[in-house]
Amino acid sequence: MSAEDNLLKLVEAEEPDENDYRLQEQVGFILRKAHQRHVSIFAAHIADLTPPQFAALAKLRDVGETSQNQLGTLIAMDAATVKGVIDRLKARGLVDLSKHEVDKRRLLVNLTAEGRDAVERLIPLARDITQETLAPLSAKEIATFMKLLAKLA
Amino acid sequence: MSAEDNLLKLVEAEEPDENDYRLQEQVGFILRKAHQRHVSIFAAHIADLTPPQFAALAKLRDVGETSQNQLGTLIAMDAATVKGVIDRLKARGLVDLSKHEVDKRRLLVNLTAEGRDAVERLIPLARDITQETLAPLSAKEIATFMKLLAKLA
DNA sequence: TTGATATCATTTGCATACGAATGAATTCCG
DNA sequence: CGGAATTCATTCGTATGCAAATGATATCAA
Repeated sequence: MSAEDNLLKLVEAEEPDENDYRLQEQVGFILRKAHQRHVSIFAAHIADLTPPQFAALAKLRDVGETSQNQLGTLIAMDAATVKGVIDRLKARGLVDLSKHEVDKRRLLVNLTAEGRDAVERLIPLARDITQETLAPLSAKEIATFMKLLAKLA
Repeated sequence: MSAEDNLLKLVEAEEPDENDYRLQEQVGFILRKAHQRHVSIFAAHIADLTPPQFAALAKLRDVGETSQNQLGTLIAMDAATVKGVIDRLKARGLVDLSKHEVDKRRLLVNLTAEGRDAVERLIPLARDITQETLAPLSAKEIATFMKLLAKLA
């Protein structure tokens, strides 16, 4: 057997896909597509709010008044991003802002009555969105998937 | 038992989470976080290219010359998005553009020599990125997760 | 052939998303 | 106490991501 043959065999045995890189099989690529699909389903059910905007409202419903930064932490948005989201919700009258009495750095965010009504109205639709997003999976698969996805996030 | 008690019991029995909506448990929210984490891991390994930019280069390596729109389809980007990505890659000399001889609507995209070198150099890092993204899971869990994620995407 | 339709690319507008820099206010610690 | 470090918010710049509108070209069908 020639030296070339040995090398070839070695490569085939240890690095069968040395030259191979399948983008379509990489977790990042598929994650991005799955996320895109979800956003699209969301938009089909809730046309006048984006997923981050809804997340902000839903979290405010949970925790009540919080500072803008704290809210960002709760919904996984950095300070710059959450500011934009809150600004747009404020412009639409769904939240209002006030200064923290003691700590003058903090900007307190609250649901308005209209904002609260909106969340309550939208939560059933949000449940539908979750369901439709997971529709390709069986109940058992959903349980497995959610467990594993949570580990990755 | 009072009417109120009956109502309460009914609610508890049939709709235990009527008033409950846990944002943190919704697929969309976790999917967004998992995606964020992946992008962050990507940036830590490949600082000078974004995931979409790398996706474009990796796909061009696979398929060779294609039209801009076709490339967009292959990497799941709409026409407006892919244009921006390709413009930036062109500005950095990693791809070049030419007109289709026959169909004058089409803009052909190709890797430059530099672009090809870059992809080849980055693919090992991309493998590391995939591995690190999936690191919280065991080998068996990875297989399961990828199968289910693919169904959702 | 020609008129309707479809495809390719571009542009505009809006909404995340994040790094980096900045300023104001608070907290921590020596 | 008082300076250093931290936290909160804002701003700027850059990069997706998509809907909608537009123009150019190609294709299809009557």
